[in-house]
Amino acid sequence: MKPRSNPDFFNGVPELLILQLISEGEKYGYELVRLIRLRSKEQFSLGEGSIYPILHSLAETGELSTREAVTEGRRRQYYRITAKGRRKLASMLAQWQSVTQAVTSTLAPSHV
Amino acid sequence: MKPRSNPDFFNGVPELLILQLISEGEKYGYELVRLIRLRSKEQFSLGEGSIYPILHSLAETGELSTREAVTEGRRRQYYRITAKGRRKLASMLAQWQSVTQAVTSTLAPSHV
DNA sequence: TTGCATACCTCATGGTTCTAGGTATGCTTG
DNA sequence: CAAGCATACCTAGAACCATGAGGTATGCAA
Repeated sequence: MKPRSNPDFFNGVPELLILQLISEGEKYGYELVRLIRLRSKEQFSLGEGSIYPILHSLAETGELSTREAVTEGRRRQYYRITAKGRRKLASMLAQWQSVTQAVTSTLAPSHV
Repeated sequence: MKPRSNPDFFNGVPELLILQLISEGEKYGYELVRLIRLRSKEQFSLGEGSIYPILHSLAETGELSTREAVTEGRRRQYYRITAKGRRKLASMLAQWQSVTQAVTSTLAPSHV
């Protein structure tokens, strides 16, 4: 068995976190890698191999727009959220709420 | 894109639900299929193709014990939770709590 | 005897994440 | 100025998981 760097119950969470963070302001990939570690207080650690494919796929489907820029002497791909992306984020947040609530209530049903 | 019968954020949830329900008392597979629909108030619907493989794998790794019985004229495979299974359930519950909490706090960090 | 619900099972598919690699550049320090 | 490290990008392949679709068998009711 191999050690897993992230816990279970993780399906869809990387995409949710990425959309949320970018919705707060333009970000680039490498920045997200560090930001997610920071903001989750080291609970999550998404590597570049997790982040970049998600960014590409969100850009391709129009949830993110992208621009290339050179800042602080560094070539970077900046991502910004689109209207479509905001709709997707809202729907994912709603789903997250609904799933966690349903799991909780299934684990300890009120009618017992 | 194909329609998904269950929402995202579902990784590990089937296993968690199964362990929890069996921890409350011996169950058989087909029973779990209906019970999960009921207990989740139709929010989740796990088919037999999701349930049975999990039961087999939990039995193989010793988290569940199994016995065959004929009840109400029906041949059934009953599953019971073992000590190892209880430990696994406890650890999954802890992980569930920790992940949901970490996601929530990452989405809306307190130090902003 | 036909059909439906119960009850079991497995295989192939598709989607997601991770590991492990790779490239290139800027900055610092000996 | 060379070496090493951090930054910054990228992809391929493996591993894992849940699902749909299919298959078998039996009991019971119409």
